[in-house]
Amino acid sequence: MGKLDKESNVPYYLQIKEMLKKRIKNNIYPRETLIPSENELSSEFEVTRTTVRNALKELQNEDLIYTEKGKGSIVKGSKIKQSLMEFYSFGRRFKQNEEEKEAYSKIVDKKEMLCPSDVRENLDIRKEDKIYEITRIRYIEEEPVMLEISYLPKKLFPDLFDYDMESFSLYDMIEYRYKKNITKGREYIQPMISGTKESKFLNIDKGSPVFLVKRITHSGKKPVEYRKSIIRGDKYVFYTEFS
Amino acid sequence: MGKLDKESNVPYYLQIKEMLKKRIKNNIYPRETLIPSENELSSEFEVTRTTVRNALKELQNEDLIYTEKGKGSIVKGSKIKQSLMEFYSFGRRFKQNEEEKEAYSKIVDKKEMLCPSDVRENLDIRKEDKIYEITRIRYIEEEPVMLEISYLPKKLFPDLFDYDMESFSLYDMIEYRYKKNITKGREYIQPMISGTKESKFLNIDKGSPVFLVKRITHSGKKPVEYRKSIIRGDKYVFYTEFS
DNA sequence: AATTAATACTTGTATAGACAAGTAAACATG
DNA sequence: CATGTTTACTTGTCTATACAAGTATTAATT
Repeated sequence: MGKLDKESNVPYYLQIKEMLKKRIKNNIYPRETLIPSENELSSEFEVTRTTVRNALKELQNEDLIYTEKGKGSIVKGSKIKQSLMEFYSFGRRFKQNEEEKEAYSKIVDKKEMLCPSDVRENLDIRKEDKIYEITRIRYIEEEPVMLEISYLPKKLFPDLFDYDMESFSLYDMIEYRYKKNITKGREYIQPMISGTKESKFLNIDKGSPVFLVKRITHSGKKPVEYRKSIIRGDKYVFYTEFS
Repeated sequence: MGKLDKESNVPYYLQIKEMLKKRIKNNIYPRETLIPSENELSSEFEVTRTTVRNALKELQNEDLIYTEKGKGSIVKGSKIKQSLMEFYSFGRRFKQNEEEKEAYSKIVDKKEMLCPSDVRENLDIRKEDKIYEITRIRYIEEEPVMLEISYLPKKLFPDLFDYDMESFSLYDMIEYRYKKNITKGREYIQPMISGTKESKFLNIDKGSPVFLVKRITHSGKKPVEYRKSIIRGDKYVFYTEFS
């Protein structure tokens, strides 16, 4: 295992923090499991428990672990993925109604194709490379509210269509089937006027105001998904509160 | 001064945290000034420095203070107000360009009037009460990008128009002139299609996609401002990143 | 066998003390 | 007067120790 650099002027607790972070990233401490106790860690690194606690506190603040008194410290699931997965969310700022509304999605189209230029730009691939295009509609209480078009490089996800796309989330597949950690997500939100295609899918008048959300998801430095979502402006509202 | 309750089962450091919080709120420790040193605080509360540091750490995490090595702990300005004030911000998620772009605003209209029903609802006032309506345009690099209409209850802000509205921010006036702390802000963001009025002010074609942002600002339990902002969709984009 | 009590873990809170390193003001020195 | 230098005060890091309180397992009791 890694050891502390006693000569370094980086404080011990920060060194420990970084090491633990790596272990979490490398699944040495898998999520939802206990990491070694504070006493075990202080033996391993040969520092006091206080110093270990300092490191753990940092990890708590970064939302990587949480602790339960009497039990121990538990690794949290990837926060990025969680945010990305939250249904009609884009970063938990979507107006979530009081009760959980019944929500599901349906795939209306999936195909393999060459890359349109805007997609190519965002996925950072070559002209001749193929991509998958997956079109989904998300419903809430039987009403269509969101049209999602995802683009993924074929090279990174061979045989994607062999999997059951409707029962498994795309991000779950990326992580578990293809063993790629999702490390970053970026979203751009714009207002748009719905065209013929969107209006038909979403069952709204042509020319209605909608949100256009562009999302790029990264695994390390590589972009793995580019997604365009069109969301009905009459049904949902972004919401933020500060206090 | 307040003293620790040694019998309470609330830990000392949390008690201290709450007391310091109150002092900050009551301007006993004004913003941008040093609070007493850790040693002074540990004398005052008769606990060790470690315990005081624990309390201060909490306040740091809540973004109420920051510390500088060798100097001390400094009270931060109100974070809510900061977020609300940030130019074309709505919660710091607006796409801020690399360099600071030249930005300014101009008042195009201000009047006293009776309350339209949607405003009345949000400001929680009676039918016969009057309000101020202030219309501003925000420019960036000489281009209009945002049309802002603010509504404030006349009752709470008598003689508002006596003040120079263009050189002082509304939130500054609320805080300093009228001595009301801003405690909460809420924002709703929707897509919209620009009408004749907005298009003229923003110098865009009628029927262009724009954002409509509704903001309600509270002081305690009272709403003090209701604001509608219309923002050009061709110029700005909401941006979020998770990692 | 089921329930209760003891126990050995865990994290949470707190004390007491030490030295490092950054800041700023008081103090000397040229 | 200006320029370093000391000194005192600040936060940052770390050790060592102690007891409280929650959790889960083990042992004892009924």
